[in-house]
Amino acid sequence: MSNKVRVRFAPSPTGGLHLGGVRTVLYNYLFAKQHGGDFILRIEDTDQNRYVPGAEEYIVNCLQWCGLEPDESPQKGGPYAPYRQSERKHMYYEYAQKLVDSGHAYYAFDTTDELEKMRTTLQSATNTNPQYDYSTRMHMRNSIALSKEEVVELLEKGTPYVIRIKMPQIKELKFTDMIRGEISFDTALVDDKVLLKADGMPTYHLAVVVDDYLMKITHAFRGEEWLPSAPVHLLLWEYLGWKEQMPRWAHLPLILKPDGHGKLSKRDGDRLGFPVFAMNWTDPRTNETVHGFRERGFLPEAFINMLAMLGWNAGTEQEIFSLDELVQQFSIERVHKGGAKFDFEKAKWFNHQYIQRMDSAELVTLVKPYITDKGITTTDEYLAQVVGLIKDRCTLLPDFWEQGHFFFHTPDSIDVAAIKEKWADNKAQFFTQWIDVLKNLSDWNHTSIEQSFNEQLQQNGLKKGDIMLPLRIMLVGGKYGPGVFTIAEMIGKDETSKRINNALNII
RNA sequence: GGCGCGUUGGUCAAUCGGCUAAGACGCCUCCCUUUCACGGAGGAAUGACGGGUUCGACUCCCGUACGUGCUACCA
Repeated sequence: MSNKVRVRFAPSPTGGLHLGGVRTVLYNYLFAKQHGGDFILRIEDTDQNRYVPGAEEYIVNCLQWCGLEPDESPQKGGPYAPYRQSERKHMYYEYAQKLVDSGHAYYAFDTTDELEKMRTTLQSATNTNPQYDYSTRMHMRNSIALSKEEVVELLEKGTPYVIRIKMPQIKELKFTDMIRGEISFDTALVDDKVLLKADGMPTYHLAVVVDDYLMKITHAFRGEEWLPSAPVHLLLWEYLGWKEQMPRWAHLPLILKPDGHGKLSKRDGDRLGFPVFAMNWTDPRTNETVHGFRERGFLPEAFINMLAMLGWNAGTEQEIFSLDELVQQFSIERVHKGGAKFDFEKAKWFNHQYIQRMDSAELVTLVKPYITDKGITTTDEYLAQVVGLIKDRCTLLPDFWEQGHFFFHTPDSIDVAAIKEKWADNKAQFFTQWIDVLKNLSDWNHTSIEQSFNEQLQQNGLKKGDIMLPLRIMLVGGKYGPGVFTIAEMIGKDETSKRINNALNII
């Protein structure tokens, strides 16, 4: 099976894994699995200056949390190892050299200062960004502009150089994007991109083509921001003589900021109060933390489902999809072309849906840490009951504590003001008397408790509506929670009496 | 500035020339609930603009506008 589908996610290990990155992974994964193909994780660490320790491990952990595990990766290995470009460094020079030999690339000896100078002197109102291209390359220090002797001399002296692609002046390039259809470029407007840096490392442009070729990648999905450099890659596939093996491309739409405009960035999260990364990421250099969906209390399945729907839909009314269903139904052709503004409210809605549908035992294990973190000890059975009672009103995992803490401990404070608003002596009397009655209540369940409550009400000549709310606040602390008599049943007779007493003392 | 890509309600979006333009989130109203939610029933809200093509254009074409991306020895 030489035409087996092979896709790759190729992040650079420079920081946390962004929402959009996860979506790119997801679409890669879905496509691969749908075609019985392989999903490869390749680390693009060709920029040594931007290397951040821990970033690669973090990415691997994110994929694991999301349930999108690669078939081949630096950790797992595979037939095309190594999967880190820094470890493949020695492979790239040969191809760069081949391009120089065939006249499609050249040595450039320009220093940073010289490049800077060229740009500033040529800069004008009509040309804000002068490029290193056909119009300027003859004025620079490179193996095209210089004589053969000069080049040899520079090379022999060990002058640092880069290898740049020689973009043809007049050539229209076309390719068919799986999402956008035919796209064309004029090569005269593309600059002579650096292929091999002075440190011997390839740039993304060379590395992506060489590795996609060597790793037999059949389909390449990446963010829309890569579209403008597609002509460079197209030409490289052609110049290297691999045109027939070039993967089919799909450029995914961007995920935009919910307010204003532009790509969603990690800074937007804190600003607007939602996570942007899959998991918490702390930059080891700045100690700055960017928050993740996992820590915010999202279920990975919901997170994935939400991302799948951000830019793709099945064309039906179905919105909730398991990973398997996504694998079955996903199609790259149905991916939307335009960027999508991220909507955190909708993201929360997905999580709520998943919490409601989740198996009780599974939910208990997920919720438990949030309870034990508060110093509470409980049993799975009790927790399961609580979870069953409150999950309707829980959207994110931490909500279980917010909505159900009173099942586990006496509330630290109660909404006294809400009780006092309509408080009266006869109400205090009611509660004092009712506690006494409760002492002798033999059968402690919500029905018997409510019955006794009703009877006491009659004796005191009070209306149920006048007492229900105070009772709730005494037991719960505020105006929320499931049925108040069920709560009384759950926390037990002693605790119920105790909470009523406590409340009476502070009113 | 140049080039690429995009443009259906506030947001995600269906529609592949027949539209009285789905659905979801959010919002509003009502019902249910002697709390808060869940749930149920309603409601407000959409084709950027201008030209073509066509019996017919949200759908095709061309302009314009707007948005967005790129324009590094970063990916």
